[in-house]
Amino acid sequence: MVTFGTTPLRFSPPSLSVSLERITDFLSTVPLFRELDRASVRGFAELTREQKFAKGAVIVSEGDPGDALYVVRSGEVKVVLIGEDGREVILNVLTVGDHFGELSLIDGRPRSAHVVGTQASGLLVLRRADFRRQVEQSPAVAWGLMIELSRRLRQADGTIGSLVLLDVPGRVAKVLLENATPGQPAMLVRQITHQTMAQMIGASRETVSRAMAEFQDRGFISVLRRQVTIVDRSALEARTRPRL
Amino acid sequence: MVTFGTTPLRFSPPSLSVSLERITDFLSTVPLFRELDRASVRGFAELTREQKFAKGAVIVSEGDPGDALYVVRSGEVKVVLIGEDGREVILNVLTVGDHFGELSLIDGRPRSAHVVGTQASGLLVLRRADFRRQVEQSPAVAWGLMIELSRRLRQADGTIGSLVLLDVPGRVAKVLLENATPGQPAMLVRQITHQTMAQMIGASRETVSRAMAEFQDRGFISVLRRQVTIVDRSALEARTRPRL
DNA sequence: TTCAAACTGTGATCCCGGTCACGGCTGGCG
DNA sequence: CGCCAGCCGTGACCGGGATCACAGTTTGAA
Repeated sequence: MVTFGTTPLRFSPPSLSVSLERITDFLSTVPLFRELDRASVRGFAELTREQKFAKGAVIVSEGDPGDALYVVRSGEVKVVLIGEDGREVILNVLTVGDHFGELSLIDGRPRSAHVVGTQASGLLVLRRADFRRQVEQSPAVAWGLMIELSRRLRQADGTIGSLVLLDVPGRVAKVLLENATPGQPAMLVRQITHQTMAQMIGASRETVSRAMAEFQDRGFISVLRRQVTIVDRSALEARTRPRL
Repeated sequence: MVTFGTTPLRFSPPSLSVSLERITDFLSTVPLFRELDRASVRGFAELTREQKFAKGAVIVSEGDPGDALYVVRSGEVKVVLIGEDGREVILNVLTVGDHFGELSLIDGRPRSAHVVGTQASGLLVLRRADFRRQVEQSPAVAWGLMIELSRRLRQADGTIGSLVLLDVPGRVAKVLLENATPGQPAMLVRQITHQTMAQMIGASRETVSRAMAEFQDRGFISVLRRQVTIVDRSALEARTRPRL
């Protein structure tokens, strides 16, 4: 992004080093590497290769031995659990700058979930040994990793709380708020289908539809061509608290 | 434990150093510190003070600024979320050797849950600055911490999956298996009240009672004086899988 | 533009599990 | 050794939400 304007100047070889600088620029924006100086980030970038996945492609499967870390460079993927009856639980939706796969690299255990592309995606892949070496040499990365794991743990615990304490409309309100851009009077969320929401909150598509309908005609949100706008943030927040 | 036999030999001062060695012995058994040599563990032990809490005491509260790590030395505590309506979700039950409070030390954010004693408990307390210095100086501790966070994240994701995919009897079967000592034909779990189980799996006490009753007269488990014995492990495991 | 595939809206039905209401057990403590 | 506080077991009831079944809407690809 930062060097985008300069790239056209090199009229010839779209060399590896150009791409390396781009990847370095990109990795610098990822929280995990934010504390690192440019040289170190470049060190990571060198160990990386980009892999493309089509929409719907299975990137990792639960139970696989995991030996790589992935950083989403473009597109979007979902982390899912799949029950024996085929039902899907979406644990997380990851977009550019997010990463996954570190758990298996840290503890050596098999992958704990599936990761599937929800769009065509480009992922930077970092192999176990390289990752491990870099983390051991760089306390900043180790620290960043712990911060990221903490964030996810808090989020997971919050999800458990919602599942137990909130009814479906409450959970819908919660994901809407979580996916909203900040700013009060009107604000947008990226498009999510009802089906996807349903799988994120452990509900049926129909019930989510009804909750969304209710929110619309109470004036909490408005929907235009699948774009949701939050009209009354505090009303949604109230719905997020049980028994009121 | 290891030096227990030697302690009586020192007939006089029950000095600080004796207690320090005991604490060091204890900390050596905690996975977090397992990779460390004895001197380093002693370094940690020195930074620690023991604090006693009564049954029911609130040890940390959600929203507090967190500035300490706790290691359970005796007793038992529970990590809980409390809804505005007063309902409780038990995220975790921690016994000797377990620790909590590291999230706030890592990311500096407020405590994400309450921790309450379920029995009178002795906790070793380690303050933020000391913790941070030790982690930064010792890659082994950093690594151990990441492994612990990974374990919890996997566990939390598994819980989310159960809440969505399994019915109440399925979830009951799952906690029974998780709290069982390994070994097939007959095996015990530490005592848990139905109420506690209910709060762990997001169900009502009555429904848990009924599930346990069902398991008993199908011969999956037997209960004698509140002690549960698992008779047919594979039957419970089957109940853990939806739609069979 | 047209058509198929993917979403969404809504009614009807059913059932899991929460809630209420008690009565019967323990077991720990005075 | 007797009592009271917590547990446990069970029945009755009923409501949130899953399921089933369609019809109407978008959308994107040809």
